[in-house]
Amino acid sequence: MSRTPDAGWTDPECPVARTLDLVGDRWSLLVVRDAMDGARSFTEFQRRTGIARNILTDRLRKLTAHGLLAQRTAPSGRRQEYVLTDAGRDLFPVILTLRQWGERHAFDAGEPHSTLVDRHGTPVPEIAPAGADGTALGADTTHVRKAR
Amino acid sequence: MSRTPDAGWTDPECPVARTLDLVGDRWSLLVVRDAMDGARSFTEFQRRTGIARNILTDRLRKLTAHGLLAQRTAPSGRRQEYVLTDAGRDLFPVILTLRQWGERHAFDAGEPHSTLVDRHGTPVPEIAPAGADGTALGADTTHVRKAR
DNA sequence: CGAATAAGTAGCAAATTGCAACCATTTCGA
DNA sequence: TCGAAATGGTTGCAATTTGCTACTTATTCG
Repeated sequence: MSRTPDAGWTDPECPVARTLDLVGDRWSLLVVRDAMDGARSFTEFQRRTGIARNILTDRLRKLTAHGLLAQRTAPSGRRQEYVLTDAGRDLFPVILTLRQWGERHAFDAGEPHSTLVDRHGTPVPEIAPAGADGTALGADTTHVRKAR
Repeated sequence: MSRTPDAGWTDPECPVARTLDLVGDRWSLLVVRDAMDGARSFTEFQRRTGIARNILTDRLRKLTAHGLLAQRTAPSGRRQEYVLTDAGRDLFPVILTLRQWGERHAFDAGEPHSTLVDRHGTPVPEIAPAGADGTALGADTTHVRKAR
């Protein structure tokens, strides 16, 4: 890859940029998405994403190296499998907001798409950023304060 | 780019994949981040991101073509400027969750980073996905239901 | 046992990215 | 008002990254 985390971030003091240095390529977040939805094996990730096999090898290695995935022995015997770490699972809000934006802006009205549902089959409500006092927050009501 | 939206999505019925088809490259979300923090001109985007100029040209065109940015005449006279559309501004929750993940996982303890604050200078609270009944939701308590 | 499956590797071509130089307008300062 | 700097790109080329198509080495299944 072109980004070389741990050796030089794109924009060292911006958390958005650091996150994108780790997962901001075309495939990593889709691998994480599939891991969240139950994929564990190389073949399963390949089948779900359609990614090239050598690139998948590379992405699984990088995600593992960066602590988002861990390789462990499968409970049923001797096979290896990839599972999300706590940090990887913590990308849930990112995947969710990407999904919700897509639902709102990347589909024509009436066009069908998959849905994220909870255990009862109820769709997950939309994320609405809010301040401590409950008021809605957006790009126009917030700004970045530089690191001290 | 390799993804060709409107002609063939990576994974047509997944909203996450469609969103990444539009902004899932190394630079688009950083351009959006800077637009949210006040950048309007070509030069300003270039200075803030450090992106190569020809690539920036390409990204601004694509974001505009996809309806995330619009080019309009600057209020003060005759210059052109790039501004976020409603769809672009609606990426706020995505940028915010990327930021919060980075703050939690991409910095060593005590390492300084920029912060997102509201108009009073108060840091924006963390996003915590929850069901309609208020219970916290995560990757393990949700799943994707295929499009009907 | 023999075939299919899993998990990669290797080689090469195509696409993407980045760098540096160049160019046409605007805008600014003396 | 004239020259210089800034703005907003474009172009050409080199370096990276990606994707495709084999090929390989275990396992596992029937």
